Amino acid sequence: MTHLPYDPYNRNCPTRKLLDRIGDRWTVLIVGALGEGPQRFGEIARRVDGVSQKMLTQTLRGLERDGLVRRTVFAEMPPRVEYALTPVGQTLREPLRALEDWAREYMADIEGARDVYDDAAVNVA
Amino acid sequence: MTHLPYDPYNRNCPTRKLLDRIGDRWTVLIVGALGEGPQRFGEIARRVDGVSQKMLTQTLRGLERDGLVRRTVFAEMPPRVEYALTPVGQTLREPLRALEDWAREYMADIEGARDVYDDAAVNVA
DNA sequence: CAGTATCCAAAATGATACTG
DNA sequence: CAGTATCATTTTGGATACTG
Repeated sequence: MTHLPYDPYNRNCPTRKLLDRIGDRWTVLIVGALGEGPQRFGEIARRVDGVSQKMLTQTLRGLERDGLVRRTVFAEMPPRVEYALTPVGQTLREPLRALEDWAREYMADIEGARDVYDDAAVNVA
Repeated sequence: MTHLPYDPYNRNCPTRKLLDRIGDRWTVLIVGALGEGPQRFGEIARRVDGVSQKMLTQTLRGLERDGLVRRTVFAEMPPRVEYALTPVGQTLREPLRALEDWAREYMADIEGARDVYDDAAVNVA
C-alpha cells in the first residue's frame, strides 16, 4: 500500500494548521482590511462590519502573535494604536484575493443551487 | 466622503458568504480530498483524519446542496455511494491550492513567531 | 481611543447507539 | 456500507460595564 503524495488531511499538516489559523469569522476579513494599508483600531472596527470590540482585539492579538500583523502604540493622549501587515502578512493577501475572486464569480451560482435544493426538499415534505 | 472600491467587509458581500460556506473545520479538507477524484463515503472518512461520521455526512450534504458536490447512490447491497466534485466544485480547487501552497511555505514561520511571542509573554509573567 | 474583564447565548463538533 | 438520531461538550462569539 503506497502512501499519498503528501497528506493535507492528516492532523498537524500545514494546511490543517492554516485552517485553524484563518478559519474563524474575522481573521480573513481583518487581513483584507489591513491589506489596504496600516490602520488604527477604530478604523478597522468601522470598516469590518459587525466585529465586536472583543473579537477585533482578540483577532488582532492572534495575528500579531503569529507575526502577520505589527502593532504600534504611540505614546499619546488619547492613545493611538496602529496595525499593519508584516511582510509575511502581505504574502497572505494573494491567496486570499484568489478566494475573493472566486467568491465574486461563483457565489451567485452557489446560492442558486441552494435555492433549487431547498425547494426540492420542500416539495418532498 | 468617497465609498470604497467594493466592500468585502459588509455583511452579505460574496466574500463574507464564501467564508460562511467554507469557514468550518471540514469543508476545505473534504473538497481537497475529492479533488483527487470521486470517492466513496468510507474512503473520504479514512482519508480525512479525524472527521466523525456525523460531520462528514453533514459537510457533504452542504456541499451537495450548494452544487459543489454530486452524490451518486448505487442501488446495490451493501449500499455504495460515490461523491465527486461538480464542475463548479472543481473551480474551487485552484484558490484552495493557493492557500495550501501558502501554508506549506509559511506555516513554519508562523509557528516560530508564535513561540517567540509566547516565550516573551512568559518572561513578563 | 483602545482596550480589559465577565458573563452568557449560540453554534459547531464529537461520542454513541441504532438502522435499511 | 452509509447513513440517522440524540445527547453532551467544546468552542466561539456577542453584550455589557469598566479603565488608563
